[in-house]
Amino acid sequence: MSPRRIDPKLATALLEAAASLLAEEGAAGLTTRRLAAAVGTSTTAVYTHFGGMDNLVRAMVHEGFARLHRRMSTVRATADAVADVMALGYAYRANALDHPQLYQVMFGSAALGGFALADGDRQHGRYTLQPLVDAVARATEQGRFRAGDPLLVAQNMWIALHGLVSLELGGYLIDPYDADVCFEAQLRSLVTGAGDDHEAAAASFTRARRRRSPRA
Amino acid sequence: MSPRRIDPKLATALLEAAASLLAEEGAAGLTTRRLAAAVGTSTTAVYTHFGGMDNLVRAMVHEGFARLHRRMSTVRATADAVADVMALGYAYRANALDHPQLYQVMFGSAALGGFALADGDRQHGRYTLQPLVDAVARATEQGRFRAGDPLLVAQNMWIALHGLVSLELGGYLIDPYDADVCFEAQLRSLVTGAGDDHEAAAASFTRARRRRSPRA
DNA sequence: TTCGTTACGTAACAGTGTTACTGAATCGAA
DNA sequence: TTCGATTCAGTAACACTGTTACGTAACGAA
Repeated sequence: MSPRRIDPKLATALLEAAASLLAEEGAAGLTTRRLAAAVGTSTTAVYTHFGGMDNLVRAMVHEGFARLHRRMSTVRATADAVADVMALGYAYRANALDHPQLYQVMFGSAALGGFALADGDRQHGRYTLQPLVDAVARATEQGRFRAGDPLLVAQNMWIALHGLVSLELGGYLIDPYDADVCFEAQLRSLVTGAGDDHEAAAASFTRARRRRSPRA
Repeated sequence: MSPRRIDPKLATALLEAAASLLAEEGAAGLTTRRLAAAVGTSTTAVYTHFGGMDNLVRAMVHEGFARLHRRMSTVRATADAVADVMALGYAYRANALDHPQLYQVMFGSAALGGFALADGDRQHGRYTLQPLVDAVARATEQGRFRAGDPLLVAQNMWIALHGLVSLELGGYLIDPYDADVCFEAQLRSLVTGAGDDHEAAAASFTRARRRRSPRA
């Protein structure tokens, strides 16, 4: 007795359509009916493949974390660990600006109906920090940062970065100090706060600035 | 010709009911019908008094900023301006933790239907930063902070604080470094990044910690 | 008292996520 | 090749949302 097999292509088609719907029309535009219409199927498909809109969004969020991790991993370690830390900051912000709507869903800044991430989902994104933790550890070994737990230092940098990106996407950072100005000031301030020398930080900053990847 | 007068008490009753509904059940629990039922009126009242759910939420947000400003203003200036900066950080976070749902609405971390703040609303909260700007300016005058624009420095501190509160309310900060640990580490890191000496910052930190107001 | 004016209740509309129910498509077994 | 069990997906409904047209009832000035 062999039942009708599930079509895996439909699941990925739903995910892709949901991603583009979210990117183009925002969280409010992502509804089951519009999603089904975009794929050319019925709303029921969402339930057979994902068990509800929540899980579909959850899958999108996981994909978003994977992409963030990939982007952070493209930052190569150099002799200047502090510049690496800053380059990771550039990568983090660039990824968020490339996928603003997805970022806001990933970090709860946009509610999709009554959607809420489970505890497991929040911890899922934790591995994303690893490249930053490594860079902080090397900066500490090189004597640029004060002795301390690299995980705590990296987490605090992530917190500050998230604050900037979150407020930037929300439209809160405007003249006289827009998001660009605040971000670059923040990078220097963060490494100085971690123990780096002010002039050394400035030198690493220009080095990191040269490495930043162009916007997609 | 004198028409039926509007009842101003109904508007405030709606606002109060909306605030408690938001606080107790979150953004998803704040609907026109439940709000009307809580006040003992009909959904139409929301439209005659506010012109829609959006404006009612907007009024709540403005009230939230006013309360934040009041809370920040309770921090008195002392001889230790850096401790004042840190005390303002404590006040900011305490206010957010006292009204978590409102904070998430104020900064776009929770969408109420298709509700979105207008540009004017985002700038409305700007005056809230003034106490922090003043404290930063005094810390700069006292030679604790590097020379620079106090507004930019204060704004970057606000950005970092918002990042922490936002992630804390989202449930992202857990073991091994929970929100308390991150927050206090961040306070010290922020003032160090602004130019303060590491040991002086530690001394100001213990002073500010003693001043923090108890949770409501 | 009368009458114009306006707030508010009722009920509807278009939308949402979700789910019985039903039909159709599929693949393995006979 | 035929058959039939099994599961996907489409239809239509449910309960819910914000919003609004309509009618009623209350109010205050004349």
